[in-house]
This record gives sequence, structure tokens and C-alpha cells, in this order.
Amino acid sequence: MQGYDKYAFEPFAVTVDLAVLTIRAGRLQVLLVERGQEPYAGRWALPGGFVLPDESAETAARRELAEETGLADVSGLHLEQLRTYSEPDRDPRMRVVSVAYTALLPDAPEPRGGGDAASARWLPYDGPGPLAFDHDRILADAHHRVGAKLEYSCLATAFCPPEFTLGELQRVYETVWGTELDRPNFRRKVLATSGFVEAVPGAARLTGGRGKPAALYRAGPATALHPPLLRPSREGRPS
Amino acid sequence: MQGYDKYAFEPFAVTVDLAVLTIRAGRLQVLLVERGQEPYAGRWALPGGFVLPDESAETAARRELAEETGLADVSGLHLEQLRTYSEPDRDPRMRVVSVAYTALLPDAPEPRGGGDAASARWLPYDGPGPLAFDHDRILADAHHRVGAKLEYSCLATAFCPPEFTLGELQRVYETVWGTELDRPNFRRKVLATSGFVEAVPGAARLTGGRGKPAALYRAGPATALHPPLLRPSREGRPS
DNA sequence: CTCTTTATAGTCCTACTGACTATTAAGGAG
DNA sequence: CTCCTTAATAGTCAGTAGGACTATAAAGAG
Repeated sequence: MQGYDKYAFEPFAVTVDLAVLTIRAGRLQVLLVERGQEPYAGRWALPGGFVLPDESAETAARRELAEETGLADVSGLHLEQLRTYSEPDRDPRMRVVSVAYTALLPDAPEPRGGGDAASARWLPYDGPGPLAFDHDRILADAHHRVGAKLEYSCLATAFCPPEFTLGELQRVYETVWGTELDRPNFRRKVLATSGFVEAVPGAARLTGGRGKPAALYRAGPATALHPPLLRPSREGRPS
Repeated sequence: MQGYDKYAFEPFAVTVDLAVLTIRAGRLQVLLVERGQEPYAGRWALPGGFVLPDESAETAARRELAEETGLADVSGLHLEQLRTYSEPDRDPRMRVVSVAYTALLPDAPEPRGGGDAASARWLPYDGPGPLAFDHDRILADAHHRVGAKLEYSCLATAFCPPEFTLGELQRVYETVWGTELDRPNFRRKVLATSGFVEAVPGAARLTGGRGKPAALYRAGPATALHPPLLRPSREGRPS
């Protein structure tokens, strides 16, 4: 790798794939597009596209995210590189190396198909059978990563609107992990972690609630949880 | 991303870069090659090279690892994808997207330059000034990742020979984290984590030791640490 | 007004861990 | 051989985090 001219190399197409996750109707949902052409015509796929000549993968991912969600301002959303998939046969048409990103959205409006792709839609994480290409694996990796990061980072607030209740925050953990948490213990842990959330000055929330109105919180300045908030029981958090 | 023919895309060169870490002489050391040509002639760089047409990035990384270290059997070494670096200007000659990997080695023989590259050498992690390209950042990311994974995974044994003492294992933590740990507490924690290490049937080690001979252990079947072994004090473990 | 629902407050009790002290078993210096 | 140093191993003790659980408060539904 000292002088490129001395070495032959094959040029690859480089794309980004997006695993965009949100919580709607109490379920973990994914943004998917339906493929209209072969291969995998009719299958659901993760949104994505080519990295343009003057873009970094990160820039391309954020551009695609804006196009596929139709959101005007996508700058505040959590976007994080997941990993790169480069198996030679992952796309039957040509050699494509794909840099996968995970994005987390709070409220999740139904996407208006304002981009180049066919209309993207929210679908339940466990819902639609096998995805196109290796997207099942990418999506599973994204879910695994997000579940793990909930334990030791403040990532959960990325699923919440700017102001949220501790009940909503707890539902994020429960939905992603697929477990139930003890409410008093969850409150105690979150409030004891300085910088995780901070109370909104003078507010409570009543409108839609069926029970006692809950206090509102905002995401705090912290990014890491010390000590972590471990998921209950079951052993094994590989990789 | 439904039909590639409809979209223009630029072909990129795809490479792998390796952050190969080991512990030698009580210090964290990195495998580096000296660049002979511009750009960055004379600077140290991470070993790496092009992904070949029929290779995945993972395969290419393992091939480069074997070439650069000169080790005959590289199959047992810990190799893990770090992340992908794709800034358009990261290589002044052309557009290169690089998939970075982190590898951990136990004993660390001085590499015999048996590959295509100029002789690779072990250098202290904090040693050689600025590296070529964006390799300083890649190396820092690798160090950060390894430090974080020591907390919640059994990765530390990847730095150790097949049979090791708990003192050696502790030195891995101390060297990577740059902190000192309490020895009795470390022992208690490691031995209490089932599957982390297991005692070698009937053996102790005396030869080189200045003190009481230590018992030998092997890596156990576990991959994750529950609960984690957190580094002392200082807050903040970002990303 | 009562029941249901959700938020919030507080109490045990156990396990984990940080900070120690003590003991054992080598090698080295005299 | 004896003392000293070094490192491994054993054990103690207290503070704390967290799991399980009970109790109270404040809304809406009927």
C-alpha cells in the first residue's frame, strides 16, 4: 500500500444502507422500501443508495435518511455507523460494498415518499419475512447494537421526543429489549445517573394520560451510563 | 437502489487497514510499516492493502495480517472489524474507502518481513509521532474500542498466550487502560465470573518468577462479562 | 363516588466491589 | 542459612447498587 500504481485493484461500488428504527404503537418499527425490480422484486429492503463522488459515507447516509423519511431537518437525529458488509456475493449484479448505518427516530411520522425511492414505510421489526440481500443480517446487527448500547449509554433518549416522561423512556428499554422492567427501580436508576435526564422546569403532563400526570424530562448532557443499566437475567451479550 | 443501471456511481478503491495491538515489555505496542514513497514518505502507517476482487474485507484483513506479521497460523488470532473510513480527502491520490480492523496478538514475535510490504515493526502505542493518512484516528478508535470491550467482554485473554497467570491477565487491563488495579479484587472478580478463565489441571509456574509461583489458567468458554469489570473512577466512556 | 390506571415514594435485603490486612512461597543478598 | 524482597493468594469489612416489594397520590372512566 505504498504506491498504488504498482498494484492492481478492482473498483467497487460503495453504498450505504440504513437501519432506521423507531417506536410506534409500542412496537419497534423499521423503515423499509419495497423493491420493484429484480433481484428480490417485491421484497422489503433497507433504504440506501450509492455514495456520491464527493461524499463521505456519513454524509451519504444522512442525505438518504432525509430523502427516505421526508423530514425537513434531519440534523438532530441519531445516526451512527454500524459496520461494513463486503461479501463478494452479497449483490448478484455486481460487487457492492455497503457501509451500514443505524438511525434512531423519536416520534416517527409516516414517511412521505419525497425521495427517489419508492415510498418508504414503517413496518414492525419482527414483521415482514425475509428482506432483500443481506438486509436481515444488517437489521439484526443494528438491533443487537442498539440493545447493547442502551445498557451503557444514554442512547434511549434518541427514541424520545425533546420532552418525555420516565414512563416513555422505560418503554424504550422494554420495547428494544423485549423485557419488562420494574418501574420504581427504573426511575431510581435513571434519576441517580447524573446528566442522563433533567427535569423540565415547571411542567407536568395530563392531556392524554389515563393515570396520574407524569413529570417531563429532557435529555441531559451525559452520554455514558456509569454504572450501566444492565438488562435483567439472561446471560450472554456476545461480540 | 432498485436498479443500479439507472444511477450513476463512482467506483471506489476499497482497502483494509489493520490496527494490530499487542503487549510487549509491559507496554501497548502497535504493528506499523514505514512508508517509502509519497505521500507521507518516511512516516509510519498501519499495515493494510487492497481488497481483492474475490475477497471480503474480513478475508483481506486476515490475509494482510498473515503477510505483515509473518505468522504461519493466523487463524486463532482475534480479528474484529472496527469501522469504515470514507472521507473523500483521506488519501490525496485517489478516492479510497478503507475498512479498518483491530487484531490482538498474545506473545508478539518481531515480525519477519515476509510479505509484500516493507518490514513491519512493533512500536509503542504512544511512540511514533503522527502517522500517515488518518491512521492516528483509526489507531485511537481501535484503542478506545479495545479499552471499552475489556470492560464487558472476555477479550483480554486474546492478549495472552494459551496458558497465562492472573497476574498477566491483570497486566493486560492495566496496560490498555493505563491504570492500576487492586490485585486481590481483580482475582476475585475474574474467578467469580464463570467461564472467563479455567484452571490448568495440575500446574504452577516458577521459572522466571521472582515471587511465589502463580497458577496457570486458560481462556474459558464465556465471551461476555456479567456483570462487567468497570475501569476505576473517571467518568465518561463516549460513543 | 368508586374503580382503574399510572406516577411517585420508600423499604428491605442481597450481591458486588473498593479498600484493606495477612499469609504463603519463591529468589537474591549477605 | 537467614533475612529481605517480590509476587501470589486468602480473607475481612463497610459502603452501595440493585432486585423485589409495598404504599401513596392523582388523574380519567364508569
